[in-house]
Amino acid sequence: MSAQCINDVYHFLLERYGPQGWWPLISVPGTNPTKSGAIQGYHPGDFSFPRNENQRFEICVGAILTQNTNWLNVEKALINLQEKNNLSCQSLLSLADQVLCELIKPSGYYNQKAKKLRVFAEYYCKQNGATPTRADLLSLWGIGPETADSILLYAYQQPYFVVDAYTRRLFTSLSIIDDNENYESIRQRFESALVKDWRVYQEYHALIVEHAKHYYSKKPWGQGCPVAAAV
DNA sequence: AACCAGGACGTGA
DNA sequence: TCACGTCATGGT
Repeated sequence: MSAQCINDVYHFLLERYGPQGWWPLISVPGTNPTKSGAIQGYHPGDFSFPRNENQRFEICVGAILTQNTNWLNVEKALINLQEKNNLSCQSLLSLADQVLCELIKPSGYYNQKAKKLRVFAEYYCKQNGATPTRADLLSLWGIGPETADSILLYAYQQPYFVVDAYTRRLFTSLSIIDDNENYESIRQRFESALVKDWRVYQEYHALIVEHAKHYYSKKPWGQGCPVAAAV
């Protein structure tokens, strides 16, 4: 029952909004002007990213910086880092704390995030290109379940479904998940309902965010949400 | 001018 | 386990 609903919602959102082209990369020129505020970086229908280690690292950094933060602010921080040629694990580690904080300041929580980035960059460099395990990522200070899954799904094309606040709001409102259901439970229910395809996981999560930005940002959540009526 | 954003951690029940 | 305070900037 709920498994079918999860698939129904996916197809509904895909038809309504079209492919979203996540994860955005500031180095990708394919702009999507329909994305509010974003300068560039979305690549709808193109699942060939990341294409190199720099892009992969950029996704990881973005996943950390976007914690409880508007993507527009993250983008400013990423551009600052890129302009200083510090969007690689080695160059990031070479920065002084004060400099790093200044560069990522627009993304907020800059003291915490500077530390998180440093911890992650150290791990990333040591990996030397190897795909991290989920347990490894979760053991790092500053990497929680959502950030770990975002990194695995978008930077490494691993089939882990990303559960964020919007996912909870939408599917709680649809009575498909429970209000107090924990992260792991929700993730596993999505993963068992869907075909095990990282492309689908990527697209679905991006669609949920796009949809929720319209209907689940301001309270009361879900006002006028067309999914509730359709499913 | 409040309210919110693609969370995680530390603490105390 | 789990609820709650903390972390901070910038957009609408």
